[in-house]
Amino acid sequence: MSKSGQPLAVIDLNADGCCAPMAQSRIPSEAAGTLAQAFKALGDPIRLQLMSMIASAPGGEICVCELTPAFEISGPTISHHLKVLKESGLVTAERRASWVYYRPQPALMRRLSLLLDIDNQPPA
Amino acid sequence: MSKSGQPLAVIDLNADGCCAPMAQSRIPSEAAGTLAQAFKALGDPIRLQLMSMIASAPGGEICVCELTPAFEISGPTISHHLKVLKESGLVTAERRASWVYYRPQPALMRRLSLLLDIDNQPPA
DNA sequence: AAGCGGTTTCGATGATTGTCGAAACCGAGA
DNA sequence: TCTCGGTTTCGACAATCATCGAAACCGCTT
Repeated sequence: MSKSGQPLAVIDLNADGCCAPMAQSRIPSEAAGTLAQAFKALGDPIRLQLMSMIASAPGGEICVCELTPAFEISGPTISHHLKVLKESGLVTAERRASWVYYRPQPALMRRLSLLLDIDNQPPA
Repeated sequence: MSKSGQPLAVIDLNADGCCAPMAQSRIPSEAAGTLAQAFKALGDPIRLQLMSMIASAPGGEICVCELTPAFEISGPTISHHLKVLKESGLVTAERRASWVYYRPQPALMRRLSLLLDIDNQPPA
């Protein structure tokens, strides 16, 4: 892609018929709902930090038991925010023994990133 | 570029000390508020479509009079959503005669895009 | 100056959200 | 089977939000 200097020959439209940079074309209303839900999930300071901790976790996953003490809000509230992230499709959760581990979902992160990528110009 | 001699090839940290991909490092809590506000602004289907219409406008700007009839909600509500986008820093507005034109703010769009860019790996 | 069309502000209202404590759930040991 | 620590769900509440119609504002044009 543009960042690596290698042109992504064709914008890879997905099922919703949408993931081209928004600077190139208007987002179809059918796709706007799903995409807005993901952005909304990132639209809270706590959730944004949670997402960044999950995305940057060494090993690709992180335990709730490591997330909770990193904030000054209650456990149930952290759990609520993680649920919002999960329902938006940005993360997945897996229980192992007593602990639950969260991992990022790179596909959706890429899609949002590309959507905002104003430097990715349309083919000349 | 970077003030120190460290060869930050790609990542250009800004005043908040933050815009590296979230897959690389946790977002500082001081920056989370501002960034979350921008994501929140995009977290509504109407606003996301408005943003995409502004970002993809030929000539780099678009008139409110062209945005309003594209939706089935009232003028005041469109105006409200545009205000939210403006206050988040994603767009700017300029009045010329009776019409108001909105333009995207590429810097913030780039920052958000980079934040989500999971493929941008840290320097080896 | 008076009217007009485009846009924003104001005030109100129903819906959604972030937060908490209490309670329930779930695996692992004892 | 009983308890225990980690996690989620439930129920409640104050705060924020999306939306509307009415009113105000702002430049033209007459």
